[in-house]
Amino acid sequence: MSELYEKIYSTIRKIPHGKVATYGQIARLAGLGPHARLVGYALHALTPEQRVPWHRVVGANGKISLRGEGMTIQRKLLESEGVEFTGGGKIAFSRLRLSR
DNA sequence: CATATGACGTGAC
DNA sequence: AGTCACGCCATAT
Repeated sequence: MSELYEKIYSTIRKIPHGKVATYGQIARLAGLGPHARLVGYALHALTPEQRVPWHRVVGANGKISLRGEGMTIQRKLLESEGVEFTGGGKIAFSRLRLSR
């Protein structure tokens, strides 16, 4: 596993239960600058063995980046942690987002 | 080696 | 509120 992915994964593992962070946030916290896309790619290549709370990572607009089933699964996982969604399928960032 | 493709972000329209 | 274009860059083919 590349250093890059390890760094991204370890950063995501720091997200507290019940909170969420954006891809961009993870990129910055991991010291990757504005390259949010790398975070997305790292998660795409993620395997269950990595034990990473991938569901706590959402888009900057408060929406889930997955389509179809993936979206449903992630949403369920988040709701089970107490994360609320608005009618538009967006996350109520106000107090759930990882602090700056 | 050359293209294409994305679990992104931002800005234009 | 959608859609589109673009920069970005690791992987896939």
